[in-house]
Amino acid sequence: MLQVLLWERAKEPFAGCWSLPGGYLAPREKLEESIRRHLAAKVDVRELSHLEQLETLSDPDRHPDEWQLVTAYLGLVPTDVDPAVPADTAWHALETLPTMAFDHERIALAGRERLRAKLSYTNLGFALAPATFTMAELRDLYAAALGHDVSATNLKRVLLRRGVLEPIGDHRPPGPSGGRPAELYRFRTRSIAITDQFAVLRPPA
Amino acid sequence: MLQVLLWERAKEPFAGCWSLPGGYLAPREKLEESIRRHLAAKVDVRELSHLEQLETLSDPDRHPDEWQLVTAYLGLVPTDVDPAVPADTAWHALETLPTMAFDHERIALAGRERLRAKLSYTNLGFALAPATFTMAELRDLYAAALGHDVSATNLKRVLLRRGVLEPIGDHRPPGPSGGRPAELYRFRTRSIAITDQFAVLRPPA
DNA sequence: CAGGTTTTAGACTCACGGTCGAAAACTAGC
DNA sequence: GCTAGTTTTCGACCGTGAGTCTAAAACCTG
Repeated sequence: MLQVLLWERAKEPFAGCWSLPGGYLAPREKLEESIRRHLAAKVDVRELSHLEQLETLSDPDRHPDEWQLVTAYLGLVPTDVDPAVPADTAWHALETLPTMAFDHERIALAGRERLRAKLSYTNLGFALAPATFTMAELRDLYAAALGHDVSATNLKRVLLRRGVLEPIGDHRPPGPSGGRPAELYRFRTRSIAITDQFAVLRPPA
Repeated sequence: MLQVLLWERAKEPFAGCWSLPGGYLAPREKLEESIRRHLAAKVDVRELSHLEQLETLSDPDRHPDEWQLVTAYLGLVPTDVDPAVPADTAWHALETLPTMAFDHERIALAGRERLRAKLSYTNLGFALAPATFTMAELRDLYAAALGHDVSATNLKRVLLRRGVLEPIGDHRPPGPSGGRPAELYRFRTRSIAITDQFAVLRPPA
């Protein structure tokens, strides 16, 4: 299940509504640094497994009081990290978002769409997966992110063929209900890499 | 041949270097409006066939004097428009860019990459093509944008299968060297539409 | 050892696009 | 008007990659 970190606004505007983490840019500060700074001030997130820019919004009506520019980012952490969060902050399932401040719901959904698209043609799964995992775990992770069932057979073949995944050589013993031991895998590289094969109208051989 | 509109800077910094069109954002102005405003002030571009945001850059070192944020956009016009440009402004081939100011060369090349990628999985060709065209013309256009030869046979089959193109029903008489008359086509819609078929790990049937 | 469970592997099929060659439709020159 | 050359169009072939299904493998429990 995909979750997004939100904090509940105490002050107007949008008091009581939920907001994406963020804050103002300091002078001469880079956008990515600002993101990490504001995030670290809120929660104990050692580091994001992936961070990419979504879009800069400039609509003067997106804030009721003042005209402000916002650059939205998509930040990901693996499923196995669960940082401590303050009282006004919580993880929310992306399927059941609460009433959100400003245009933050649109931004959150845009982030999900970006994630879904990039799962198809990049190795972005690394940003959600723990260091090692079984194909069943990865299948569930992809299913949650994509919003539909995923075939473990197909997932394995696709990601192995692309050289995205590699077997660790070890196995995980089955659970109490039995079953064949599951082979353990890892992502070959844990930084973004696109799969070129998707270009249609390829250069001639 | 892909071309980009540049103007030559008269003042420091980067006097004599070439720069992408643009300018400062007015208060309460939307980014897209600002783009169109600054562009209209320079050249007689009635309207862009496509305009999309690339990235917002915040590196404090990208401008020698002051820290400024820049949001880069990709704007496209069809091949058959050739607006009048002032003396300090000219079209430059993307393959032979002159010495450019700031990080504008990186931005221009990023725009080209975005265009190339989207030609593969969207109908973005509409933004470069005239209202009607032959397959040979469209093949040359795609070849120029993609940087490699394109098969007219394949191009036609792919774009027709996706429902991106439709025949106009008319023909263009051959040139002085003869040849079969070419069928005329047009894009079914002249606004961006992605081809969903590219999602790998599709939902089960 | 039998039955249940989970994972893995192989085979089948289909859709899409890259390639090639031939046919169609025209111009120009003899 | 006939032939040669040119450009466009059409059809056929084929390889690849992915979706699907079924069986086999490897484990648990009783």
